[in-house]
Amino acid sequence: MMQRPSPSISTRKQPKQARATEPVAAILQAAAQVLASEGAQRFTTTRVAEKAGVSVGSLYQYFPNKAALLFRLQSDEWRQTTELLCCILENVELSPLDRMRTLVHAFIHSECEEAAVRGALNDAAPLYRDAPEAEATRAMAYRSVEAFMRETLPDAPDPVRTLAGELIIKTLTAVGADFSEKQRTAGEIEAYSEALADMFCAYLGSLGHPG
Amino acid sequence: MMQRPSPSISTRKQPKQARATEPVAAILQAAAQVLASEGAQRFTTTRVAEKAGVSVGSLYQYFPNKAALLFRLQSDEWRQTTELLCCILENVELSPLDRMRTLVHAFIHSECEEAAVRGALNDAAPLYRDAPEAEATRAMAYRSVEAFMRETLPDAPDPVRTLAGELIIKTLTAVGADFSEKQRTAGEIEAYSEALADMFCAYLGSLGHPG
DNA sequence: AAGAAATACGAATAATCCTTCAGCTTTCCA
DNA sequence: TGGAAAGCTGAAGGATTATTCGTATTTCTT
Repeated sequence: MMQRPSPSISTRKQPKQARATEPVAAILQAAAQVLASEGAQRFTTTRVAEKAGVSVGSLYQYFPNKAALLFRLQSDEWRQTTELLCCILENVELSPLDRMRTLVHAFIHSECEEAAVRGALNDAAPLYRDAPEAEATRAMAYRSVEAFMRETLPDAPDPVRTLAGELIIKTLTAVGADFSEKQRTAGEIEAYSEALADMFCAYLGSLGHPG
Repeated sequence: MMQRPSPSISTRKQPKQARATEPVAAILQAAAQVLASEGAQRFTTTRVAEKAGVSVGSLYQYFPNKAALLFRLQSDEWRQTTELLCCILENVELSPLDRMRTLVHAFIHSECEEAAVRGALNDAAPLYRDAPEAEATRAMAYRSVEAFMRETLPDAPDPVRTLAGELIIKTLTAVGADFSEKQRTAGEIEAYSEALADMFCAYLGSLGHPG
């Protein structure tokens, strides 16, 4: 009812010779640069190939279409972010609420670091969002939060806990996405992160001590 | 560094004959339909004109470009939503926290009602987001929340209150936008709204009773 | 009723973009 | 060393789109 047919997005071919790994890296790097400097609108396979120093044909040898290239960028960012968050959530040195604070700050900070790329990637989301592979990528983060929530809210009923976890992730990513749309000062970033952390902590607190 | 030059978006010309108000309404309605049924990607001036039963030329007589048409749709939605929210926030029959709960439910519900249009409108946001007129439209909602926050948190210092208000709006709109991306069941909508309201209330409570 | 103004039309223009493919070069392996 | 496989190239095809403008039609004014 709404979106174009999800493009087949799986990577076209694995490099079989050593010389082929170099262009693929160059393409990814160039793609990020083009995205950041030109925006999603002018993100073009030709432009990416040009900046990468390869021909369009070569680009299409490793990525079946533009959506696949975008998806790969997004996927890499996700993996990287997820790893960061998992490390924080599993750090037993800190109390659960302190971990949450740290997580919020780290996430927002990371989102703002490469605001240009992330913002453009969000703008281009309609092109790759509906790919079947996207779902699996998203599921990873949820599992690590699941464990954290179980530890933080041991007494809460399962559905409540799950819902709270999903809400926190959704809020974090949605607000983070909004943040990467505009350039922010360091002060703004700090203040919003703190407020967001306050909000999550208050929420978790209210779930832990009902009444 | 990132987006195309903001297109001049002001409406091209006010209708001066009665017959001209009809096509403009038809165009807006058709635009919403095309957006909902075809998605942002295939939202085309030609397609809109066709569905509206007018020629492309006529469309361009009332909207200087595609972005202006999208911006108008978005602007209308915003005005409508803002009015709804203001009514709720100013209802003195309810306690502040109850108003907040009502507001969250109403907003999410409204966002999901026309999920197809809103989702596509969000996807097309890069086309009109940077228009200078967009800022003014956004500012309206902030003022009415300002008053509510002053009433709800009379003792909080000004910067804290302002930040909290902005965070709540940002969270609400960002999560709402995320919600209009996928089709949801009534149960999901209800559950998430309730959880979101819980979170906001816990946050406001924590600010009201420091410590 | 006649001229002026407003409105409507839609083919044509000028870009832009994604993707393919036929031919060429480099690397691998027996 | 010679043939096969892998990789590289970039011009060309095929499609889509935003927007204009010369012309035709309708409405308003006097």
